[in-house]
Order: sequence, then structure tokens, then C-alpha cells
Amino acid sequence: MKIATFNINGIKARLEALPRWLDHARPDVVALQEIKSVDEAFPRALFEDLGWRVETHGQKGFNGVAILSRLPLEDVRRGLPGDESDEQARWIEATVIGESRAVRLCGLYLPNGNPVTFDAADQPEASGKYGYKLAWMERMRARAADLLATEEPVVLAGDYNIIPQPEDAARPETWTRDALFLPQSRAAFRRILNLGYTEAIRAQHPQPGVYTFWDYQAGAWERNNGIRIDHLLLSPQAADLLTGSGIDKAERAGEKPSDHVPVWIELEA
DNA sequence: ATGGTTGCGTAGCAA
Repeated sequence: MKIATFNINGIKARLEALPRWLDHARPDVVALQEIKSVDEAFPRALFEDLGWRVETHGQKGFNGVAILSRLPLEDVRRGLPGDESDEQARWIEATVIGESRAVRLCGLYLPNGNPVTFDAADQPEASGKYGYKLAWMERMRARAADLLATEEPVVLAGDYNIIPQPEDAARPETWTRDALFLPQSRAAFRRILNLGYTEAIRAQHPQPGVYTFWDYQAGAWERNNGIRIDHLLLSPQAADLLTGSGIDKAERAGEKPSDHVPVWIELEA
């Protein structure tokens, strides 16, 4: 079972690039982020006609996640538990029925968290957008812990908006006061990992300079000024099934690209 | 260097 995550930065803007990549990469299931569309406006028929099951969790203008699958999906859930007042569409779950195993897939778009404000002691304040990010990560930790208790294969795939370590950025020194790289952000990411999840790309591609995002601005792609912020976390039962992984970097050089590229794993399932 | 670019939606925000 090939599982991919791809922040497409707007479904309307990717109506050519996304089907082209799907045809080329042939994943079985894809978690999409930043569809930037309400459910009713998602071009469902276009993908269904190409053979995809489509489950969306959208909102107007911003955010929005979806799952495309060639395999059957069961028990689809929308929204991250833990705050009924949270209206941002950033989480979708489904059970993917593979040939030999079922896999619980969570597609996530973790809040960016910028801008960050700092107090008199130059510490980041846990309020505003950054406070929302940290609170969201604590809710995700609780959900990730509940899913571990099922002892089923679980994959947490998406745009985490977290640079885990300095080697995951071409210029880490420029990110030190950014919500993607603050110590508090990285610690919150480690708290999820340390429940017992495996970070698939780091496990299989431990070398520095492996990126998944290059900003549209200031020639970031041409200068290879990238960061690695799209991740797939595997429960122990999923990690046991891991046979391969990769990053489709070439997509960033294609026609009208997203600023993120697809990241994928292969599971024996 | 307070620049630079893209998407959504059609102004200005988010990233």
C-alpha cells in the first residue's frame, strides 16, 4: 500500500499538476492539505472519473484536507477531537482497506503558528496564532495516544509545519524565532513522536538536506533553500510494515507547482 | 534587505 501526503496549496490551482502526479506516482491513497475549498466546490467528479474515492473536509478560502483513495475507505471522521469550538478544517481520518491489512490513516494540516510574539524575557507567548498551534498539537498528541492504544497500524500523514531538527533546513539560523522551529514547537512534535511513533522519512533517509517545501519567494527553489515539514509518523504496527519511502522532489520543478512536494511511504499491507 | 510570490476571491489575509 503506497500512502502519500501532499500539500497542494489550492485544489483549483492544481487541477493539472495533481492528476498528472497521481498518474505518474500511482499511490493507493493520498492525504491532501490546503485544498482551500468548501466540500461542495471540490472537483469531486474529476477525481472520481479517474478512479478515486474522494473524502473532503473543507472550509472557505483557507485550510481544508482530503483523502483520495483507490482502496475502500471505512469509518471516515472529520475534525480533530478535543475542542468543539474549533472551526478550522485541518484533520481527517479513514481506515484504508488493503489487500492484507487495514490501516488507519490520519491526514493533518498542523497550524503554521506565525506570527509569534515574545515577552520581556524574549520567550514566545502561548497566545494568538502560536497559542492555537501549541494547543492543537496537544490535542493531536491525545488523539495519537488513543490511536496507539488500538494496536492497529496507524499513519499520521501531513503538513506538520514543524522543522524537527537543524539538518531539516538549508538555513536553520533564519528560522530560530519562527513558529516552525521554536524549541517549544519542536518539543511538542517530540512529545507525539515519543509516544512510540516512527518518523518514516528520517528513519529511511537520515542524511541532511532532505526537504519537502521551498518558498515561492526569493528564489528559494533555485537556491535549494528548503525545509522538511511534511512528515509521516507510523505506529509500531505500521512501522513493522514499512518497506520504502521517498520525496517526489521533481514535482517542485514542474509546471505551476505547489510550494510543497509529495512525500510517500510503501507499506506491506 | 521589512524585500520577495502565490492562492483565494476579488480586498486583504495567509503562508
